[in-house]
Amino acid sequence: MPIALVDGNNFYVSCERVFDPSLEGRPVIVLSNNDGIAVARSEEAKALGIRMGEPFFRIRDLVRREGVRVFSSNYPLYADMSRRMNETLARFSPEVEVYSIDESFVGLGGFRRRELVAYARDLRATMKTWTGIPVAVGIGPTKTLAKLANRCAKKMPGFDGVCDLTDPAPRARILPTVPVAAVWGIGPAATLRLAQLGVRTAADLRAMPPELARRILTVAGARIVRELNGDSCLDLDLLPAPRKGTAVTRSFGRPVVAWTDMEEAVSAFAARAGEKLRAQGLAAAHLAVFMHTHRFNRDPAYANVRAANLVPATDDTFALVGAAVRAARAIWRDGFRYTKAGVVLADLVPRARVAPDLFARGADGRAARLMAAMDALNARMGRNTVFPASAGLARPWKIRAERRSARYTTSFAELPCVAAR
DNA sequence: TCTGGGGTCCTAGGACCC
DNA sequence: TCTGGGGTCCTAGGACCC
Repeated sequence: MPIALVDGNNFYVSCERVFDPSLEGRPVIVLSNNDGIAVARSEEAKALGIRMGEPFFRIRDLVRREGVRVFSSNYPLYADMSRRMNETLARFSPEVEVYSIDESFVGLGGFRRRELVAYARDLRATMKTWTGIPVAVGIGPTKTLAKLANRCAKKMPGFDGVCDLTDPAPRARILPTVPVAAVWGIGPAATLRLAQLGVRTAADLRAMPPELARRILTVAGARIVRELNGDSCLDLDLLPAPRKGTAVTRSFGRPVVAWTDMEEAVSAFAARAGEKLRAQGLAAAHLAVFMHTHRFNRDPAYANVRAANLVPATDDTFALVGAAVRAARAIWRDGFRYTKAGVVLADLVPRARVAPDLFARGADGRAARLMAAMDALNARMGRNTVFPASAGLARPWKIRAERRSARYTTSFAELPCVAAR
């Protein structure tokens, strides 16, 4: 069955452009949390030489000189635009696998080959009209080839956003022009090892004996070789698999030096982690807290992590906050400038399968009702309408986000205004 | 002189993805 | 001065079992 990969072009930038047409045709970048690095660039910004992951402070001058428009990340907006994209895709196929915030695989069984490209063009145009997001569509007999086709649709002139590699003939033409590092699943380490064997292009990799691929790149590599040959090894996952772990980690807006600030931060992270658990109907049996000082400067360095078992497994914010603060207290050392900390939950199990503990907090169901009430208030009135007091009000450690656009689609207070005269 | 074979489970670390 | 956050999978090696 042919598989399409539909991918939003420069997704975060495209989301910003939907609500501010003056950004069209201009260099635009979106920054990571804490305004640290560039995580999305418009084509114009790429042309200026701004790289993926480039630290913002290093391109300040360039940004000013060239009039680059800069945005902090606005995840509520991007997540909602992503949801709209997938709703649109659902009109085109019953088989959609949401792969990431800006990419989905789409099953295209039942089409004749010559219909595929026309259908993909229709999908692309509809997506632009309905959501405002420009997408590229890559089609292939396997996920790996669909990914590769998607890259060609975006990068190579002449495709105009749709590339079909279902037939062997265009594959034979295109694979030799694709560097092996651009193949899905081939990272920097594999690229290096392959280069030593003279394997430089996707075509070279495709021609590799499976046994050799297995030895050099382990089972994942052997699978990639088969997929490049049109032999499908990766099925569409139509139902998202349950999470195995979840984490809330942040760099601080400025270094934390006081325990009370760290306690607030860790409480807030644990509370957020609890919300994520409950949203997915999960409970955690294992929790870890880490904190560390700056990685790049010469401040005295300290890093540590402390784990704890949660018995019974829980999704209760106050149980999580308590365990997280205890773990943090155990590794806290005075006299350091902490720049990052996080709460990591693992061993997630379905909430409904946790055996109740007669003596645990909330055995009478009151804690669960409290959580439900908190979640309902925060959903209706906005995040952090209610939160544990230990998470604090001042939050001096909060991330920087100085250039955030409005949450146009998820907050009534921030709806875009339109005037006609 | 000669010192087995086959499992499972857990964890840490590496690699990769967006 | 200023360098993100959140995931998954695989392997090797140790501990333990019979």
